[in-house]
Amino acid sequence: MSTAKPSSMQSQAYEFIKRKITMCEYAPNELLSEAVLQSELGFSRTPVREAIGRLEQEGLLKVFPKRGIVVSGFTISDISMIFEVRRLVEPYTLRNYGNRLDMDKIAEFSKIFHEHVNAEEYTGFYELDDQFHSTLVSVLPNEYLCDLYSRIQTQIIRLRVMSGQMIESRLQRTMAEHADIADACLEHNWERASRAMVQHLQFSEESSLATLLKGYQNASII
Amino acid sequence: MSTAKPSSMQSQAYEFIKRKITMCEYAPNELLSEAVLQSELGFSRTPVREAIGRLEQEGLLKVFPKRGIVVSGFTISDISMIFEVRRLVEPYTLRNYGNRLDMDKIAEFSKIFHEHVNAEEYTGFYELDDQFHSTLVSVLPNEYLCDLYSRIQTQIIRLRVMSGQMIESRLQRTMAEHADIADACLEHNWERASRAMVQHLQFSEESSLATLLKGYQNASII
DNA sequence: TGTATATCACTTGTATACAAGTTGTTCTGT
DNA sequence: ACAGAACAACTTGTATACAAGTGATATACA
Repeated sequence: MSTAKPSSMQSQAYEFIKRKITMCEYAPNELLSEAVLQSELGFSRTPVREAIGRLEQEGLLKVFPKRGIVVSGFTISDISMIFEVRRLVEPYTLRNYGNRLDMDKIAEFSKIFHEHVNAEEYTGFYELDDQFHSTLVSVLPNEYLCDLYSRIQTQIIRLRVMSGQMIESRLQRTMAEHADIADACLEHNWERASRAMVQHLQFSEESSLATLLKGYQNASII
Repeated sequence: MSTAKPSSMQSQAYEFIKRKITMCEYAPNELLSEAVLQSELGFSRTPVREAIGRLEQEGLLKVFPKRGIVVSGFTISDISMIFEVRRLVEPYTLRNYGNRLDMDKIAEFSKIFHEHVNAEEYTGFYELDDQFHSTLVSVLPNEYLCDLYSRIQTQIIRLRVMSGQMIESRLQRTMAEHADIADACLEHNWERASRAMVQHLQFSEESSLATLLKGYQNASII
């Protein structure tokens, strides 16, 4: 997925800043400036500016002419938009392109999910979650939808990092729902897989929303 | 939809180049360079380069480092990707947000469509087509999907301009299908509207593909 | 004639100088 | 103490100079 020209300073700057935003090291609504980013990277303005331009277009930065740059914030409406896209794209992928999935990989996922449906904790749970959904969507042979989904993926990570640690009940339920989806895939029952995915995303959205609201107590998230 | 800061030279350059690409004045696969674009605009490199960067990210240009810039071409696979997105987004919009539609506007559209189901010609047909679909999608309250659709819209126009004039049979059939969709909306029968849209897009894709293949006789479209 | 090499015209990548807008502060006058 | 203007420190926008890669062409040589 990633283009193989990390050599240019522009690309380096882009990856660097994007990573910092994704990991909330540049927090939502944080005020930045070209100067800050330049000094962190040691590059001159040109490549940094071009990276900023790309990130602005992706919606991760907002440039206010002659005023400054801010990291895009999150609102409740953002969350529902993100999950709306997921509910649209992920079940669609399963229903229409599920047969392209690497069943060995899905079987491995299934094994892990079943082994941890009653687990109290699982280090690297989020990475597992990401990898599972990414694996499913990766069979989508549509550049436009893949671009869209990768934008969404960045936001998902940001959202998660913001909202901090998860609640245990979510771990078990997510494992169970993932297992359900994976098993439906193994049966080549794409209809069932798709429905299970819709339900999983529904729960996931509610959980995200609740966690975020609890953590931030209505502050600046509205 | 369009941001209201056309003042900056960067934005002007972006709009200018994008328009030329959309209207195929810069044809698919045409070789460009920063120098060409600079001299056409009279601006210096910086704003033009930033515009180029944005257009590259949108997929309308491809920059080959130290070699040049080419206008993105069209392949058959592009067409199917474009219509896949449309089949995903447009029916979804009707089914879920149809009730937000301005029914007066839809009624006007319906009137026009019915009046021309047997017409031999209709000047401004394409604009009408665009406006109808745009009107429907405009009620979608999701920034990500709107961005995606606007990318698609650019491609739709490019595709049409490339393939030149349409065949008459398409005019009448399209009018009829549009009328069907509009009428379903007027009845608030979103399920029917959605199904009619799927069918319309199916036909539209086949027609686009046929027209394009006929016009270009398999040249560089593969 | 054929082949390897040097060169040159062209491309984009990067650094930097300068222009111009915005905001907060400071100073002045009442 | 307060109001208002001048100013200073910041911001991004634009222009331009220079670096460096690429490919075609010409040239030297066998």
